[in-house]
Amino acid sequence: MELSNKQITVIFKALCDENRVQIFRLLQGGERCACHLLEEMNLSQPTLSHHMKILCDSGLVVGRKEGKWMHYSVSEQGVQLALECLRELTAVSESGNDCCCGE
Amino acid sequence: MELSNKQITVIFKALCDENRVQIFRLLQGGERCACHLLEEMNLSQPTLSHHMKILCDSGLVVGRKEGKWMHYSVSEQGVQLALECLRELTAVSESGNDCCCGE
DNA sequence: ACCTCATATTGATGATTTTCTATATTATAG
DNA sequence: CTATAATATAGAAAATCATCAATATGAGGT
Repeated sequence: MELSNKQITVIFKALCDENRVQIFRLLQGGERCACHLLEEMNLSQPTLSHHMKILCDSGLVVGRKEGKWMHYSVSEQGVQLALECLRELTAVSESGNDCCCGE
Repeated sequence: MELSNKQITVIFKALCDENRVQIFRLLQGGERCACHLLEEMNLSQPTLSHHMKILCDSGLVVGRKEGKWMHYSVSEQGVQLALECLRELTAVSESGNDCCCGE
């Protein structure tokens, strides 16, 4: 795996905004087009577009263009990477725990 | 579980900053005191303190006070909650996928 | 009680992020 | 080819965040 700190922040930035979390909830029902998301969310069209870009950049969401429409869905691969990333980053090696002060 | 969108953003905000990601890497070796983290990170003491607060608020890290020193470690419980949260939020129900446009 | 050391809080500043309006791009329909 | 509809981009304003210097708190040691 070995993602950089920077790459990790890009992944989890997807989940740092309430509107984006809400978009995930909408995508739980399956693929949704931008116009559908726009109806459900209380956002302007450019703002939604901005959030969808961040979500796609994170890899957790993928977009599919079909004619004029953009269809978005949760990326299973992206989710697996994020889960693995979170697990790796928080896995503690129970070895020599020598810190500087007090014991 | 049923965390609010707001609560979810608080959890994942922990991982939205490169310095905080680096702090996780330092905590992978086990519990560390603030002074140790301060030596390793290129940050002022107040800035580190600020990041540790965000990490503790997220639940992914816990602090333990011992005399003058603060010892920080990864919270296994917090990690499990975050993992479950991420899984839940990105779990897609493969049912009626009726979106508005195109098919 | 005072001094010192480790950490937290305050307050200010610059950087980043969210949001909007206006405009550009791209695709289909006529 | 022009008109329309869906989405993206540019640019600006407001909000949030990261950062530091200065100061406060709190815990031992003398």
